[in-house]
Amino acid sequence: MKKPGSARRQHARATINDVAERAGVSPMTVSRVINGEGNVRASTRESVNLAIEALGYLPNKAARSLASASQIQIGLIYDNPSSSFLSAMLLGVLEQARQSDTQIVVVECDNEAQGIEAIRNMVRSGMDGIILSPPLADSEYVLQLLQDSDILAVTIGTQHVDHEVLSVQIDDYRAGFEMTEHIIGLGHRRIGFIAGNPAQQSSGLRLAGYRDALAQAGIDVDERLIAQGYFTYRSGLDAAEQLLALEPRPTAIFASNDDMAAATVASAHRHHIEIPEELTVCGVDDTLLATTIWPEITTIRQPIVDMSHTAIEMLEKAIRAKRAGMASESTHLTVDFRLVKRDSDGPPPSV
Amino acid sequence: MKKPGSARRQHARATINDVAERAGVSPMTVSRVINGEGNVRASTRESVNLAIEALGYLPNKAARSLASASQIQIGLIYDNPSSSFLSAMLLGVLEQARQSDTQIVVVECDNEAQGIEAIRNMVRSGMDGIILSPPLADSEYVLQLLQDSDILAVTIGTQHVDHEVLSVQIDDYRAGFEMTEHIIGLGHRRIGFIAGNPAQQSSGLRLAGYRDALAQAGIDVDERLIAQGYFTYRSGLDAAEQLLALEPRPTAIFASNDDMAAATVASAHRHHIEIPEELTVCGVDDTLLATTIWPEITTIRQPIVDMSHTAIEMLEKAIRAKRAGMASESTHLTVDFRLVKRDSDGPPPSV
DNA sequence: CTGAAAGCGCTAACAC
DNA sequence: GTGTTAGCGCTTTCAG
Repeated sequence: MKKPGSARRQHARATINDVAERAGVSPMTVSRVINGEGNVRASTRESVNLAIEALGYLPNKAARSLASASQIQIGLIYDNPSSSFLSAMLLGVLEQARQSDTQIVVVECDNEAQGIEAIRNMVRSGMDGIILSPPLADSEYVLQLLQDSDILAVTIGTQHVDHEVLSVQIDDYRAGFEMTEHIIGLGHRRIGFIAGNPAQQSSGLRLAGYRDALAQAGIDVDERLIAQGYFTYRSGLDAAEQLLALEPRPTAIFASNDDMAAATVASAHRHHIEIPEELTVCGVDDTLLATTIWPEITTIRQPIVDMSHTAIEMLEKAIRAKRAGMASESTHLTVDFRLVKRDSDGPPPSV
Repeated sequence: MKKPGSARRQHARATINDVAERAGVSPMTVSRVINGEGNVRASTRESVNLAIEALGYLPNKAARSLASASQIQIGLIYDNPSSSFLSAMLLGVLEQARQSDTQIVVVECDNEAQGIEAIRNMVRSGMDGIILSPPLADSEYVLQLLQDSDILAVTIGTQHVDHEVLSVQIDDYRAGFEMTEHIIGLGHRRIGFIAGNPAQQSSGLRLAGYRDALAQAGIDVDERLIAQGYFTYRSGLDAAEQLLALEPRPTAIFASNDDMAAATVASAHRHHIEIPEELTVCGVDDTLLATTIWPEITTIRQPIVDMSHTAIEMLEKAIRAKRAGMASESTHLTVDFRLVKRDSDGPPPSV
């Protein structure tokens, strides 16, 4: 009831030859058209396009990458599997990878040891490049391993100028600085700060930005206003409690990320402190949480999806350069962030 | 400085021929070994493996799928881009897709109209199958379109027995029922319920489960205890306020998802209501939020990653069956959920 | 501007 | 058990 070989319209997807035949040209010309090469007469191009349309032709990816030997394989290693950072990153990476002919292999790991193991595996299995997200990408050891392994790699959202590993990140120092400036501009003087995990470079940079903005405004830094957190909601809760117990209480709290800002909001609510009337709360990242909770949090937006696009592009470029035998310089790209004003900040309560 | 053809170890990744040569066998035998086909003598297999090891050989995916014509293309359409549901789903889908030789094309859409457009595009472009997530997958129109389009599709986390579209989901009715039972078991009688978006089937089912569990326990359903939400944090906040204003106040609130449960926690905190001492709060989904906030929420865990694996597997199977000319029956797989007990529930305050 | 020939790396199908 | 012969669908030469 359906002889094989009779290959009717059944499942024999149109090939480049079918298109060529229908358009009365050679397959090569069709190839030129679909690849947008300029040197095809307009009329030829048009008839080819017509044929493509009519046949619903779609190039076969596998054939394409096989013939052009263009395929790139990139490994994506992440821990911190729950964060919405990951979700955005994944999306960005996949979108970009789809366009270029790049295969992404995603591997999860629970800790640095596993991450290192994963990297080793990827190197051994001939992956062309590796892309790393924050917690792992902050490890000196990992960075060094990557560099020594003679594999191309890129990190997203992490600072490290002293390694050859590529990177895309925002300027965390400026993020800390500008947010603090923003809060000062609102009229605040007693501004609490919740620092992030000291193992991540960005933590120190954001804190430095906070300090310098304060200094620039001629405000002395009160060390009691700086609480240690670890980028988790839970740690933010403790830090916020500590800050809110201070006498006099800070009129604003700048948390190094949204999770901790959200925790600060929760903590404030628990103490019946109104936001933003009695307390301004700001974060960094613009993750899901920032707009999930109420009031929505004023924060710094890292364009993670775009950063991921860029990261893949950089890596692809470097890989192609390497394949062509050219040395590519290591790049550290800093992308712009944006302060997103929402509902959790305002002037300090009039004393 | 690098003649083509001299193809030293430069970047000419070892091919199956290199391996064959080194092992002193034919490429075909190597192929058999790497595909784990049984009919190879152990000694032969071993020498091939040795050669593979030595050369660091890795099969070329593109060549493989081209030769075996096995490649499957599946489109993944989602809206609701922020939810952690998406992240889990993406992970699951990708993991599974990587193993089988399946290409995933991810497309975002902001609303149903765009989703429909996306489906049309995918059908036209010869995608083998489509995978859909909740908000879109709940649309009758979309389901019908899929069915009419003669394309295989699967939905995750959505109920619809009356269409030929495949589906993987938990039993939302039982989820509602069991959670309510759990809360009743704790000793509660006045149990508030926050319903989800009425456009999603799961909302009604969870509510029905709630009603029936109550009925079974001989508790009359007080309609004022049922508040309308829309699965968003914001809507949960309003619903919770409404419920907490009731006299007498419910001793427990069961929200149809974690976002609304989290909102309920926030709302309770605002009113200085201790959780779980004065109020039990439970959710459904076990998303990121459930364990991010404090106290961590007792909830129903949907194994989204596994469900995604399964969904892809089902789709692949159906696609292969279709290619082989066999009709595959439409399957609606219901997977087990688990009630995850955490810190947001407890016995009612002693009156 | 267009075409012909050759082959990317692998696996079906068949032989032996 | 193993090798041979084709050819997947496309792009790369290199000719015209």
